[in-house]
Amino acid sequence: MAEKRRRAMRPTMDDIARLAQVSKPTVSRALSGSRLVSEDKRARILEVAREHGYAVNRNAQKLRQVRTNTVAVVLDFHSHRHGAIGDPFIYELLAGVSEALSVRDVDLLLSPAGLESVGDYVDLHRSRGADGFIILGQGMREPILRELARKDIPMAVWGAVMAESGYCAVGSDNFAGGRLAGERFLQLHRKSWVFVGNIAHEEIRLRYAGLAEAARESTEVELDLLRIDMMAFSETMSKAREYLQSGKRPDAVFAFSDTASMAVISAFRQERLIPPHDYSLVGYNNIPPAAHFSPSITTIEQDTSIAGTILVEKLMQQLDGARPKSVTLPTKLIVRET
Amino acid sequence: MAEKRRRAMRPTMDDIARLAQVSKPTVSRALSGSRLVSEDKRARILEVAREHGYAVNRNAQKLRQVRTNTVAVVLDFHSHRHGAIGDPFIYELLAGVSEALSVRDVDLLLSPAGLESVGDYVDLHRSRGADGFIILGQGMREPILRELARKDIPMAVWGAVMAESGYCAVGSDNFAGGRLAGERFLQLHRKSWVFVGNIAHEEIRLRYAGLAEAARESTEVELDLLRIDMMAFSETMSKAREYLQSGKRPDAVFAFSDTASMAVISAFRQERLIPPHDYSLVGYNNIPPAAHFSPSITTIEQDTSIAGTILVEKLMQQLDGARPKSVTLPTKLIVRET
DNA sequence: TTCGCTATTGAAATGGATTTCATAGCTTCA
DNA sequence: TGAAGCTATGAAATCCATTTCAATAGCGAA
Repeated sequence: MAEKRRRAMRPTMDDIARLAQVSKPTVSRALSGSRLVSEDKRARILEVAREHGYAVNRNAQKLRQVRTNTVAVVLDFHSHRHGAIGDPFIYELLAGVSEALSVRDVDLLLSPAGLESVGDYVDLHRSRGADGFIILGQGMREPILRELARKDIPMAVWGAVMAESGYCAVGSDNFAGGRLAGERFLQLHRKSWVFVGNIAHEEIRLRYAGLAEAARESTEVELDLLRIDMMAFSETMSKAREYLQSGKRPDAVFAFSDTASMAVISAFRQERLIPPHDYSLVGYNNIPPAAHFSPSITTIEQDTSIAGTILVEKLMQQLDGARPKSVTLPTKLIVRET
Repeated sequence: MAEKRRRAMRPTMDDIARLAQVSKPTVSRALSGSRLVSEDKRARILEVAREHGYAVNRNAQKLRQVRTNTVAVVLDFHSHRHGAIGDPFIYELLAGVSEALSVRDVDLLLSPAGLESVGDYVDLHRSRGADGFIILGQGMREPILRELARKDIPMAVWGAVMAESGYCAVGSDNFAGGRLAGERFLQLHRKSWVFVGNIAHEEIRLRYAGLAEAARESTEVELDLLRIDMMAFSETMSKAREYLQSGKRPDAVFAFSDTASMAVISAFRQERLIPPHDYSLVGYNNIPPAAHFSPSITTIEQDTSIAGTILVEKLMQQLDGARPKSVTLPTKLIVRET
């Protein structure tokens, strides 16, 4: 009876040990690649394990070990609820992180259910569901993030680098990105600029600030701010339309994202204004569709593969007890004139 | 010493039991919402737990319980390696699945590292890293999927529904989708049709078959197949360009995805052919940018939110021991004529 | 007053690995 | 030849919660 039940069950490490005629610790060592096992035994153990389709129980393993080898990745999946745009960029970033975690053989727990308050994050960490967090986009979560940092929860955040934030942030050099856009407008002798974006977000505020600095280099340049609150495509589009209807005729537009750029193009097209002829346009992120949109979109690149790698690296350093500094990644202007 | 060490450690259920002056099982019951605990005790236990920042160790929990409450979601993140396009649609689908899993409070393990062979899937399941799989896109994995089905690994697959596959598939009615496109072309009196896509993929083959059926309804219609092997944007674009250069002048194009539609638009534009005037174009998926592209793209909708819900539902039924049937979701033509 | 039933409760068994610590068997060096 | 130092190995402790099963208490019915 007990025999029968056991036969139906998956083999445990004890079973493998018995079958290979060694002790359980030896099996454990053999499987984890410890040097403390003689080659002949290791070979025999591996063979027996394979033969019986044995796989280490990850939960028992995680229970015993200090690390769970799992990282929770948080992103605003359901942000349309809040009217934000489901920007492809964030997915590219997710792919970058996923790839980087794969390399280290760490599991990726995606945006677990109901991670809203500080307590939710702390609980997930305490309950050993994840060793740490990678958070894609600060959004309006900044206060939560700061508090988590104070509680020493290991995390790496994609977003603006702020000196006082207390946590490790990784992000592109938004200010420099803004300047690049501005410098391009200066080169093209554009005089009437407008920035499109919600500067309540620090990342976006910095892009605006960089643009503004460039604007001040010429006395002839006028810079407008077309502030949008939500980041939905439709809202951006209607705000842009209103802007034109109020009589404005900018000759240079810098939008906070490529997706927003598409909204601007659509709105401006209704007034027969088409870039790059009628106005210069610069977006941000260099998402794949930006190259294929018509007209194609000049933009500031953010390398999501590098970003993912660095986010993971920084988090791992924290798990090893370090206090890594934030990182600002270089930006690059991708010019497209179709 | 032991005292000191314990103080530094996270509290365990034993600690909470001692502090609340009850036994461990009672704490367990109180926390899991069992009715077998008197109200006053439950309240006291919850209070003590909160006060001491106690969180149940998920790994111990998963070890003991039969279910891990974790689902592995597999998608071709790094498909650019294989030259495939990182289509936003798959991300929308991921969001749909994520949302549906959240509702059930199940964790989402994203495309764990190196899940390539049948053995990798089986091991992950055996090692109790996930209760089952949700696989987004059959891609070229069909043989693996069939073998997994034979081994009774719980899974739900987004893709084409095939009678003999042996696993539970959920997908849109690709044949009907193809017909919808064809019917539209018939209505518009288009005579020279072309389908763009890799019909080695069953989903795409069905779309082509649906279109072909519609084509046979008029003797005047000619249907071409522009077969592409990889799904990269650039390849689609160059194949489309070559097609035109060979002297063809189709007046109706049905592309396997919205992203491919964009590639077609870009290629055809070089010959000054622009839809809907010079030719009719229908895409597939209705990804958000399709509405905003210029010209905007008429397409066949797939509802990713419903898709996610059903995929999760089907997987859960399998975990409960059922053998759910595959599901074909209705399709809908979204007409956009800008 | 006693029997039977229900609502609570807790002791002990259980899930499956990793790690510590002790030991046996061999070398190596003086 | 004896002390010291390795290497390989296993027994037992440990990680932490859930579940089974037995026991108790409280209450109404007879």
